[in-house]
Amino acid sequence: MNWSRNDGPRGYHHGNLKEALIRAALELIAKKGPGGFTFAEAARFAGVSPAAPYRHFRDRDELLADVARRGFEAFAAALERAWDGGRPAPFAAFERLGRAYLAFARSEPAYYSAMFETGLPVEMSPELQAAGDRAFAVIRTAAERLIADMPAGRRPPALMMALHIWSMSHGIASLFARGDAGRRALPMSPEELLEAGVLVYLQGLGVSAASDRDRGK
Amino acid sequence: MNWSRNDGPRGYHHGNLKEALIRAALELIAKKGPGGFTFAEAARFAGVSPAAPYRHFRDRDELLADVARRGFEAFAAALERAWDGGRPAPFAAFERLGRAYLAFARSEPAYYSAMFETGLPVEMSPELQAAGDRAFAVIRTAAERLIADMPAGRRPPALMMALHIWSMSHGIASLFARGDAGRRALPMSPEELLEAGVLVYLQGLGVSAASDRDRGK
DNA sequence: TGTACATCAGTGAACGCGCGTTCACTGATGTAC
DNA sequence: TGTACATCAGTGAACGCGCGTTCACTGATGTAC
Repeated sequence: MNWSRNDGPRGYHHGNLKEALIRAALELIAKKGPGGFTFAEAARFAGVSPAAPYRHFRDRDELLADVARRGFEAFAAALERAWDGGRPAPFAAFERLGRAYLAFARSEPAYYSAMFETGLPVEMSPELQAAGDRAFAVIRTAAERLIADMPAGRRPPALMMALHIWSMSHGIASLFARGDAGRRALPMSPEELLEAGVLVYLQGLGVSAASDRDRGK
Repeated sequence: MNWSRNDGPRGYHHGNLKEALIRAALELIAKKGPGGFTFAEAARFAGVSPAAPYRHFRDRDELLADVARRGFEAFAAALERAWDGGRPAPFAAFERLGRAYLAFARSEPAYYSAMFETGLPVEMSPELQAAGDRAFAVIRTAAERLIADMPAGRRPPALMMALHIWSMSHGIASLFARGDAGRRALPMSPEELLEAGVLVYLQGLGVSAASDRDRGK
């Protein structure tokens, strides 16, 4: 298999051009931002003529949407892995989830850009939308689990919780965990900032680490 | 004064080209995102030859940085107006501050883009950095004021508070209050979401509306 | 008040460049028999 | 096992386009005397 032009000579057929183009897109996005990526350059990067990509993607946007979809899928998988069904205890697992969010934004900035900064409408393709929904569903499910043991009267709406957590995570990720314009010096790591924020927030809801301990964990 | 080509004939000199270019940049950014703005198009928009902008800006980035700086200045001013020195009571003023944050992101999407999504380093110019710092300082000052009356032992760090509030505001603004990729249907307005989030957060810190009432307001 | 001159702001033509897209084509691969 | 043929994936040349940038230039403005 040849993914890049550096792997030596190849025959007339590339063999895996679609994958190679996606990889090229990721590297170009990582290097120059979501705007700084062109169809032609991706082709060049894959060692192929500028007309070749049209065999696999209608245009630039279709390629970008595919990158974003894969990004959301990897993101959802990472979040699910971190949450791990709330084991061994929901509160601890929830914090793990927050750290996983930031870890993804940091280790996969190109995916993160494609997912949130290209300006592509989510409705562009059903697959893209579904992948995005699946990622959000992890956070929402975790929120539900976290408040499941609270008395019904004091139980906050899980959807709102999920939106708050997601917003703060996204805000911290884009302001501090990546090379963004508004970034400024932080007296702590983005991870610590998020963890503290989530802690305060949960405290405000009446959810606390004590709920893990009450459960005997 | 002529700001746009639609204001009828003008003489050899434009008279206010610098301002006209800034306005053109704002309209183009609003219409096509921070990437979809070119020097040439801005010139055309201002009704001037493509070489003319070089009299006022070294290049595209210098123009963008100037737009971002003006954006941060307008932003800081809007936040200060909303906070209004914490009158009549800090807790209420703090909520006003949050709403002002979102209001700015919604009513000035072009400025907001230039400020946070162009990928320009803040250090690019001292003026840009200073303007950004001034905007952040408003939030920080407000946080300080809000916790000033708490017993010293239970007083949370104001810087951290400001960072949390800012992050959540920015997260909500970019996820839900603008045409972004990750946007999804909300069962409430972004303003309500933020207000609820800030409320829960402050509750978690032990700051509450009661503190306004205690002060007899 | 007038005039000469320096300075400034915008012109317009030109350049090289990379992009997106199309086209008829060709080499490779897979399959029916 | 071999052969004929359809399908597929990539070629390479070409096109029109808009961009960024430079250049010698020129019209307008301001100022010294």
